[in-house]
Amino acid sequence: MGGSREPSHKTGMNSPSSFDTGVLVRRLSSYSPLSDADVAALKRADRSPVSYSRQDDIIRPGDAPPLLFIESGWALRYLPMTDGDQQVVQVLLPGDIVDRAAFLPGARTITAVKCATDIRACALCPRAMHEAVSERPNVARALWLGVMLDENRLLEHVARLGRRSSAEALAHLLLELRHLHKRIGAMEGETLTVPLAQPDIGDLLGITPVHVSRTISSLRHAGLIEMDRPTLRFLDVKRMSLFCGFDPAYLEAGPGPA
Amino acid sequence: MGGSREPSHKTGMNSPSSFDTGVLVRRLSSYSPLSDADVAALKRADRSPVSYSRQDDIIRPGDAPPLLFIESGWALRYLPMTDGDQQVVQVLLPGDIVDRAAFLPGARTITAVKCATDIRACALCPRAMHEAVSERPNVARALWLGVMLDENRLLEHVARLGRRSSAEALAHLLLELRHLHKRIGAMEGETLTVPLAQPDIGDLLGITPVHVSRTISSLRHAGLIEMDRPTLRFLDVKRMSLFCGFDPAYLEAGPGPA
DNA sequence: CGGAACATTGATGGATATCAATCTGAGTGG
DNA sequence: CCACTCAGATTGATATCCATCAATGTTCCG
Repeated sequence: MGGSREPSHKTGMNSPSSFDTGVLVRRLSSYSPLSDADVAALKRADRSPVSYSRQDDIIRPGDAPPLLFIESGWALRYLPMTDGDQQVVQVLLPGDIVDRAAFLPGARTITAVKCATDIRACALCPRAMHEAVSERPNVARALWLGVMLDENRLLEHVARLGRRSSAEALAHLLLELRHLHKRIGAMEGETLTVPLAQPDIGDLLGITPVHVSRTISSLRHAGLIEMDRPTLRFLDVKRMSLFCGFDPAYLEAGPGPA
Repeated sequence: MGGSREPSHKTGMNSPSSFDTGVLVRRLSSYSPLSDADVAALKRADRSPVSYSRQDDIIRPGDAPPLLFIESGWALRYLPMTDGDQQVVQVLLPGDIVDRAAFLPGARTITAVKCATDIRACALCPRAMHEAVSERPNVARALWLGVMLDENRLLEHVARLGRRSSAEALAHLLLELRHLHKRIGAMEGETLTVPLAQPDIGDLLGITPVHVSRTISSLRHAGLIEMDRPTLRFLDVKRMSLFCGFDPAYLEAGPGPA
């Protein structure tokens, strides 16, 4: 209730701006190759970074959201329900844009975003971004591809909630997180750091915290994972993928081979 | 399995192009006011309409989807699951774009779209649309607002599946459809034509056809609706909205009042 | 050292799936 | 025009999954 809304402290960051946009540029160029001029246009949108603490709300429903992307840490985008429950709709990872409604001047968001860890985020100048989009086709294409990939993740999330058991849904979610981190070299072997608490996972999968515990336990007993917060280790990715019908195609950027 | 994939017959439509884009132009200008020049730019993208029959697949996973919007009829966008089940992720109504992945040259879709009714769809020239987007800010804004509103609908769909009982989820879905049709004057009083079969609704809500029947029955007994396919009548919108926590804010285009 | 959020486990209840039977209406071919 | 077939709709009986209630243990933080 009495949640803190303000950034805990503005970091008087002395790290050069080139590092601050690094995460976003890396992400976008993984979607579409960017020229030096493209990168320069993005840099022009760069603003000073802001820090948030675990459990802070970055935005709330009804806000005109700021144009922010995550630099480091995990955040959860969710819909608060009238009965106090929450339904998480997106896990925000470094490089993710907090809420794209920020691209529309005057638009309001219907979601809230809270920090699952301490967060460093980076603001972007809307005007400079609009310039970059309209004058730099590569940037526009990369951003649009990002929209499509996020939509794909959301669609698979719908399928998890609607058509999978809790064990399948959890396995599928974890494999998605694994795939995303593998791609950017953010895993040590088959070990991944997942800072989510079990109630967070419950809000993601639409189940109770108690049942999250039982579901993790069942995957553990099936020999698929080891999980000791915050460390997650995959023991048999192939069998796990088969178990829940995970196919990473929906996370891939490029046009198909055909 | 031997589903028909091809349009049943190309309509050698003699209706003027001005009518064919009517649905899309009306939709977009409800998002952002369009000047005559904006409308003219959209007309330049217009192609000949295509008809599909009920149960036809318009696209399938892995396709490079065509740039199409629905002119008349209802279609369902869904993810086919490995076990043969389907999870519907979007109800496509007149004015909806079938799959926005079509805006990205070479992109593949992960969804399928099948016709719930006979459909008239209208193709758009990608090049002309890109021109319209890059040269006409009103068009770009309207299209982007459409993206945001569709995302909002998808987010609420996630919340329906994750955090609502089947009766609440069904009530919420029906109220969403009611709201969308009210706005465009497509209802007679509180009566709406819903061409979906109960198995379709099951694929939407992630429940079995048998349970759809029981759920409809419970809303009927609660005095909330009458439903006799394809006719749906709302008996007590206020109580129904309260029952399922429906708030149409997520369907509204404009910036909030504040 | 005390408290609060998190995690685990057991017992029980409720919601939805599954299996099965029947009924209706619409399209189809004779 | 009628018989047939099939998809859809309804209802009942039973099984499964997950929620709820409750107790306990644990970790972390003030």
